[in-house]
Amino acid sequence: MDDHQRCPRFEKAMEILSKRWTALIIFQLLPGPQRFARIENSLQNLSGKVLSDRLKELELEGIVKRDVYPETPVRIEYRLTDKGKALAPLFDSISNWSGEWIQLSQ
Amino acid sequence: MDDHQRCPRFEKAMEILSKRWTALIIFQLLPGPQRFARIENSLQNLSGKVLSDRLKELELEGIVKRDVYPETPVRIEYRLTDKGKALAPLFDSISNWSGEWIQLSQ
DNA sequence: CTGCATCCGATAAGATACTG
DNA sequence: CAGTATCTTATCGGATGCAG
Repeated sequence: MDDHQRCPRFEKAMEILSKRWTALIIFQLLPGPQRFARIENSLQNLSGKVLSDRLKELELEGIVKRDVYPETPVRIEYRLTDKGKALAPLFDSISNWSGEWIQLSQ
Repeated sequence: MDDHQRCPRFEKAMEILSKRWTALIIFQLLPGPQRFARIENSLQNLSGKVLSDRLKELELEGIVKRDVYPETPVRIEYRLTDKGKALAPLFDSISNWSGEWIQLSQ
């Protein structure tokens, strides 16, 4: 039995996804583009500051795209890129696992 | 288009898995039981304290089991429970995604 | 030597108030 | 509405040390 090979890609992925709130934000965006306030309201205990930080990080990683619609008032929407949408199977995996193994009695 | 329903199981799962190092530790244990020092050595920059913390958390969650073999010197091994092993598909998903989308040029 | 406790500085998160 | 600035609080993680 050997160690798992150190895989930098895998570790990078974990580094991105394992930041607090990041995965939940992506999950929330899966159904489609959403505005800042909506994401904020959908995630209990997530402050505007942290959401702002995370969205910026995700934009840098190319997982989220920020669309500005110059209406009045201006409308800004966040949506997943293809790279972001490609994470859907991962969330299915987590969903399946949590459905089978997580008890809420605690 | 609706918000994703708030799913406490999913959020609990994310809370567990998204702690720094946790997923990498589980990944490292997938091939089989391992001792403390081996896990520590396999994960660059992971300190003994943090590993100890994480293993205790994972034990509480029923994801990892700690086996004590009363030899001299004592031998302690950590292994995944069925609940832990059930996470394997999740790591496949991350692996696939990172293989396809993560660039290391940065 | 291995596994873990304690201490403490660094970092991140949260509350609140404010701006374009 | 979509953030930012500032401050306080909580959490993390690295160094060290000690017990079995």
